[in-house]
Amino acid sequence: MNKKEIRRSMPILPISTVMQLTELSARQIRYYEEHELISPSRSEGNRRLYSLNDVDLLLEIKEYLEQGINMAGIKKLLTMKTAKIEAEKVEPVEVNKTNISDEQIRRVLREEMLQAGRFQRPSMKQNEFPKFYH
DNA sequence: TTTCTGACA
DNA sequence: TGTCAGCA
Repeated sequence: MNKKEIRRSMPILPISTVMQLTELSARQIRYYEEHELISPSRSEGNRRLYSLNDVDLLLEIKEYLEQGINMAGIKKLLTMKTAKIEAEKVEPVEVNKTNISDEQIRRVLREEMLQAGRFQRPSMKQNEFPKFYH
């Protein structure tokens, strides 16, 4: 892990800062943690400490959520992405596995988005779902 | 003062 | 998800 990565994964931000950076409520941030979408470390006083990576992760989660993808779907996507990253650490960005993994991620993302459409369509017409198709 | 966990008129 | 309670 290089210095840049270390800085990004350093647990230093209190939840109040993360709330401002992501525009998510503390309730939501903790809820996503319960579902293992993020894993902030803790301070001596049991206070959650987030890294810049956690913030980016939350922003990504937020986007998926806005598109109607559920926790399970998001977790699936996030797990695949980290798996892809881990794979690249071992087998440097050559060709095979990496590209295939990328295809799989897009495939899952497409499936999740279709599923999201099915579930949220009813309430969507009242809440302007069309904006997501732009 | 801020954050934490648990719970729901 | 919001919000309140009771702690640390």
